[in-house]
Amino acid sequence: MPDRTLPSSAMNAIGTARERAREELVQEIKGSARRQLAVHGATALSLRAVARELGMASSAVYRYFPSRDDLLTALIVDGFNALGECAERAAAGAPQGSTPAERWQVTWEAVRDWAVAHPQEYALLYGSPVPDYKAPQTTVPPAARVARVLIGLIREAESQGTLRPVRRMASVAEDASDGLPGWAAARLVECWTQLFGLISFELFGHLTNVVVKPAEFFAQTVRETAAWLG
Amino acid sequence: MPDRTLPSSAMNAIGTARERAREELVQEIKGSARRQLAVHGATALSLRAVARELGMASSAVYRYFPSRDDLLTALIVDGFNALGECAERAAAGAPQGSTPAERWQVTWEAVRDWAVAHPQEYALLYGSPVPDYKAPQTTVPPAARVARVLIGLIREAESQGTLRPVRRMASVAEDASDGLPGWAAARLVECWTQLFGLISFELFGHLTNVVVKPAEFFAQTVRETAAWLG
DNA sequence: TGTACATCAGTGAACGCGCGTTCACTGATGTAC
DNA sequence: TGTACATCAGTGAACGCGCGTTCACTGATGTAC
Repeated sequence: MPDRTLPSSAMNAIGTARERAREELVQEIKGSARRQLAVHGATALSLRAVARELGMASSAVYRYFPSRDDLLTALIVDGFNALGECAERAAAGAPQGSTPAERWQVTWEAVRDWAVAHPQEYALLYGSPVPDYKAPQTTVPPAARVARVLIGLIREAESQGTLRPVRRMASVAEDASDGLPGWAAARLVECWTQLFGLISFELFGHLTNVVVKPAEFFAQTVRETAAWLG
Repeated sequence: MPDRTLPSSAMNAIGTARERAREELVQEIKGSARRQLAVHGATALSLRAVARELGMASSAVYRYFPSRDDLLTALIVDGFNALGECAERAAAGAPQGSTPAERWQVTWEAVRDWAVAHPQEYALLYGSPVPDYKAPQTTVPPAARVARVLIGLIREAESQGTLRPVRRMASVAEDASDGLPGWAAARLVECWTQLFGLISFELFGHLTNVVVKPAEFFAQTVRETAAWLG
């Protein structure tokens, strides 16, 4: 992106002042939208309120996002990317020589930390669907990043010969299992729903007055789900 | 309720015509609201739209529900009760001589069936919270019905001596565990989040193109979670 | 059984608000020669 | 380097819509004597 063909006037390798200003405003708009999300939830996200916060006419936002839904999509993509990057960094940043099981734990802790820090963004990604909004295909690759990290860890365990097989029928789609044995893909989905289920229920308030120390409860559950990696 | 003190005129043991008409309209309003819920989601629930469907002035609805939030609360309470009754009937209706593990499976299947049949109502109960709505304490006892059924089954297994202990720290609140040993309560919460997590992810579309046959996947997961009951 | 009064159901208009989106426009920034 | 033109950013008014809630009201149903 920095090495694009320069215009004859060649002002700036990063782009014209206009382009930079544009990029800045896109970020400001998304930032304001995220702040609103955090207060009133995804359904209440309003272009007018964003414009108001930024001190501009509501119609000006349309220079940057052609519709409310496109802004929503951008937030979703950003969210999945942020969470995905979080997971990738955690898995890669685990101490040298860590076992896949240990990396699995670190990764999940990172996922939960991100979710707890950004509850409304998390709800946007993993909560009940926003009415009358259909996520475009663009959101699929970012959404798969966390899963890819976990699949990588399972593969690692497999190649190290520590993976313990589980009785599990292969009921996961081929393209989603990404070369994993069917039983392993199924087991991953099981862990996935268990741990994301736990995070969701905690954040959505369905475990209030039930689980006393959610962080510890989560940590122990993660430890149990890590056992099959060896 | 049928044996209330009759008025001197004593028209009807069920109540006056007014009372019956009132009860009917309350049901019609909730029915219409549920239908709207099913189409546009919980956040879009609108008193005006309900009134429109019933062919009455929007202000008339206020004779029956003092505000939109009260209508929402009524729907939530109804939902929890419907699901709870479903679970209770399933557990009680299992073939004579069934083991607790078998009853556990039947119960969870009933829960999923209800959820699949009423996805938006399910989202209202177990989805991301509705922005700017606080559920009153009234919703707590109905919400606990399913859990009580499951706790009953665990107790049964315990008294029959088939319950297999699990290494699990006791991190569940005393009042919620209802006399169960700490490790058992924790294990229940684990199963709870796993299975409700699976149902939620399926209904919210987070497993599209991943799990091929959700019903079978759920059934197998239930079977696994039933193992500790013996 | 009939009458006077109180209670309740339902209407229709209004208040005040917010929303997404469009459109014709002014003024600034960039481009080609 | 300077000028003419095209592109883009941002404005402000408007359209058409929907919402929750209140209020003064008419008319029907129930109650007490």
